[in-house]
Amino acid sequence: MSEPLVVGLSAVIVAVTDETPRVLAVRRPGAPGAPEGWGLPSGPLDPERDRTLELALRSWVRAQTGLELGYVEQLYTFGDRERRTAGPWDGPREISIAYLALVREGAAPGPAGATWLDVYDLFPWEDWRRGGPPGVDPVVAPAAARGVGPAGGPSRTARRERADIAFGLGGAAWDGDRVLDRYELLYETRAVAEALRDAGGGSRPTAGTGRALALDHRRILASALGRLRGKLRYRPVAFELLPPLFTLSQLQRTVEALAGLRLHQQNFRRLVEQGGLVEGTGKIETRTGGRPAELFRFRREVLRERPAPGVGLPGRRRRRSADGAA
Amino acid sequence: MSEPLVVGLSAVIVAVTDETPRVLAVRRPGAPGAPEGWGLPSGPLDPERDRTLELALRSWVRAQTGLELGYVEQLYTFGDRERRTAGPWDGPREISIAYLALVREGAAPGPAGATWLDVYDLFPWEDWRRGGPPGVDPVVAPAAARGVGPAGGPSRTARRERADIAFGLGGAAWDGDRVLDRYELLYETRAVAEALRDAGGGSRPTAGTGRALALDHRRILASALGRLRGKLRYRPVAFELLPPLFTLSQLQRTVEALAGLRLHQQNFRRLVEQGGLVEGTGKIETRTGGRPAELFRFRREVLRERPAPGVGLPGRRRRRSADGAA
DNA sequence: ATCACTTATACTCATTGCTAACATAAGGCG
DNA sequence: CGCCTTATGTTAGCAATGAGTATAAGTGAT
Repeated sequence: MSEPLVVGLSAVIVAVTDETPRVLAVRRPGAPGAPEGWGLPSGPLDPERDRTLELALRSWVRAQTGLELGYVEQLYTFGDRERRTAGPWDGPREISIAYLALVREGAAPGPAGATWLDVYDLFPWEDWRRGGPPGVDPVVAPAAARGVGPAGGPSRTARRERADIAFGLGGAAWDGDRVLDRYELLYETRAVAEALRDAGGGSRPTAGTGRALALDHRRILASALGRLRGKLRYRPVAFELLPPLFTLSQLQRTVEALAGLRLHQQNFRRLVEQGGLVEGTGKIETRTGGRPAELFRFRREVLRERPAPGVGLPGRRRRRSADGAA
Repeated sequence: MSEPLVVGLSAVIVAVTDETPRVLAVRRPGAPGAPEGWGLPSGPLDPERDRTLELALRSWVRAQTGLELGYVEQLYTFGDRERRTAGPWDGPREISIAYLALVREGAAPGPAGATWLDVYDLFPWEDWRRGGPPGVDPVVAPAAARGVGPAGGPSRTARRERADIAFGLGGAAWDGDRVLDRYELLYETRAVAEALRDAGGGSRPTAGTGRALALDHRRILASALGRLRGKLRYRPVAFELLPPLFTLSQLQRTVEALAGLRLHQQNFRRLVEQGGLVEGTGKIETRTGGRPAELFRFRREVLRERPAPGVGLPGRRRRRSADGAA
């Protein structure tokens, strides 16, 4: 019942600065030859000291990066044998309990060895704010749809179907939440660097598939982004990333950054304002250019008024025109 | 980094039979004096044999109960020190990775020592299909709202606020998904049997707070029910619990059983039919009484047509009449 | 000072989705 | 044969959404 097993905690710490979602990365020790040394902050669970898993996480994140985490939520527990990198290596099996944490912009970058990475450098195909990412859509989606099995075989057909759903091909709608599905398809079809690394193969990753992280950390991050996008819809998580007072544009840009979408400004305003999510303070923010904006704050009372308060995002309704001729 | 830690897997295996959601429970070994011996099926992770966590789960569930699981989804990882029962006991810290599995009704109950428990025997306050559960609402909700701290103190006020939101008191709306919130409030206020047991206290649990399970298994089940209710909205999970062919009434009763709510029949029908979730086969089910019903099947194509296909449930919109005078 | 430009905010309108009621169909049963 | 039960079909009204148009209030250039 208790074999050699190591339990660790990983943290996906997200902030949004300058309309860019960022994730905190640390340089991984070990793996000295590898050119890519970045990974998620990880730490042990000390059963002696930490009463709960979440406290353990907060404690070593504080020690390791100086950050005091606010919003923290458990994400997923990763424990597949293939987690470890590169081929058959017989160290102890490692299980990692991943957490998602949100911090306000301007949080200190912490000690040396930690940086904020642009999330969309790791997932270029997820950012649709300026239309489909240039050059990515025509490359990445087909890469995910092409199979590794025999052409025309059942596994190929099934993967094709999955790719259509994940990437919104062949009449399917794009669902922003399916970040993990998309990454996993790219991994399975050996389009991303990690897949080649783990297989020990020497070929080059498909262009436009973003930069890699250590171990399965990009997969963990994909889970986190998908979860976060989903949660935007029904929990007021966006406010965890903003200062106490903010303009509606700031709020909208933050949501857009996470969702990877542009939103209709007037409707967004109506939704959050009439939805009771925010309330105006009288104060005025003197903007860089244009008319000054009112400063708003989050209305906590909305939690008792509405069952699932979140910002309005498209993609939960039927496709506008489903001319799905594959 | 590796202290005495045991990693186990727990399974919340859910079926719906006769309009009743049921969960598979096994008699717990050990705890010989305790009157309540039921708990969730649990098993080890064998790092040698099982390539992934999910495979490990399927494998020992098969061995232990004879069930071949279909739909399986990871739920949450529980690792608080307080998991273990009854006071300071210094065995190894145990971490449990909980999974939710759905099986079709009529699945064999498996070998001796396993039964299906009615979920609402464990959470009577969650079943609103016949109006508020008789006698429960006036008792349970106040129990959750009363505090253990000093009266009027900040912790009391905060708990009151949480109770209002969780139980839909004081003008707040009832949110079916907040199963865990409600159970945790009842635990914190020592209303449920487990809280008294874990504290070693001798008093009696509040009437109407349902039967207990071993360890933190009722908490795990609360997570599962909440997750399942949420998922009904945007994933076609209900079909995992039904035979391949079913009438719309069967489908509705299954959904109602899980949601703990009565639904408007005509609207439900329109939503699933026009929503493309089901398609009629020509076949007719000769019912017990009344007009025979057509048999339907799940339309898999809906997955590519709609981003988040699920059955319509109330509770995602604004409260009908928000006359929230506490 | 005024104009062009930028951003914020307000209002309108059509469409879609949801609620709830009404109406009809098709069996079993006394 | 009429009544009960359950299934199925239709429609009006309202709420939420998506998208367009208009106005307000600043900044900086001419």
